[in-house]
Amino acid sequence: MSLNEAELTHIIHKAEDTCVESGGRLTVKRKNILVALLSADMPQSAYEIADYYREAFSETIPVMSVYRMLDFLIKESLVHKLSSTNKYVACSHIACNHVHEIPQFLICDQCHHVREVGVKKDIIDALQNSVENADFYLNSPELELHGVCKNCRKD
Amino acid sequence: MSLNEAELTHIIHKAEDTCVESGGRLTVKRKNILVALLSADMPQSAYEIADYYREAFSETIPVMSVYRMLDFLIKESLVHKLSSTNKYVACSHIACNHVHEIPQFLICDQCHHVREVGVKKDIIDALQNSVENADFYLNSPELELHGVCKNCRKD
DNA sequence: ATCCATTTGAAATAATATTACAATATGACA
DNA sequence: TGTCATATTGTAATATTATTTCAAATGGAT
Repeated sequence: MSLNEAELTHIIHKAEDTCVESGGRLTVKRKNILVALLSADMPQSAYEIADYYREAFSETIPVMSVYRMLDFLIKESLVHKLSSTNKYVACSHIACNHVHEIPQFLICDQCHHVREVGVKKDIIDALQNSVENADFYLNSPELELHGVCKNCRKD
Repeated sequence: MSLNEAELTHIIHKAEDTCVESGGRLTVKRKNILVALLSADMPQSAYEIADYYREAFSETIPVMSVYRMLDFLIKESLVHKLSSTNKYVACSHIACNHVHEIPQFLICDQCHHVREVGVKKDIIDALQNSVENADFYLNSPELELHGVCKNCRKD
């Protein structure tokens, strides 16, 4: 994500706030997992996170623990799972003050970078509408859209 | 899917047409895989399909082959992969004559049934719009929406 | 009949994820 | 502070999903 030290610290503080509010505990290891994802410039698999963790924090961590910590971070909306690729990303809006929007992920199938944008109200409305007809009660959706990013498009 | 013999045959015929048009070959085994999915009333994993195949057609089939045949059927738009659950479903609109719309899957997280509806034009437009701003070039999207269906809602 | 391309089989293994149970840490509170 | 209950983390085994590689078989075209 190309964050400098100050930005990272700021985000982590916000993350701590989030957890305090919800009554969750952002333990050192959970925080490290979040830092790992924030430091990565790409979605990471649980196993990749475990590898990174070992390197970066000089401490091995069982994959099982990584999965659990990811679950925690996801519940806190600090991390998202991209289910079309089985990879995990830090939420792009941890430090933003506005209310969390429904996320929409633009996944480049060439360079595998991901852009997280907020879903526009139009889309939510249209989805809601479309789903009503089918008597279906939506969970808060996350849209994963595959395509090619501007950079890769050039080639 | 609760299809009777006649409906099934009709769909298979249409599937054959689709393949002829594209120059693909709907071999017996590929057809059987499609029949398996059409006969299931739920999304199936590749391994479940292999199991069903053994039972229904009295012939074991390697999972690798199942994956390959699914890939083929997906390319022909006869089958979709639900990537949020790693399961496969027959396209609900094989026998329809109108042009294939972008599919939108309503996945019930309780009973795991899936409803495939066509994406409304509103949604496509709004998505297109939202994605334009980000200089992103969309592949034909498939939306997977999780929630609770009418039936399960009652409980 | 022979050749080439496509399809399928076989075996091993990789990658992702979960189950079940034990150990440890943390916070509440006597 | 010491004890208890709860939450967190570790460990090991295993399940589930998917891919790699190479070989065999099949199907059409000539």
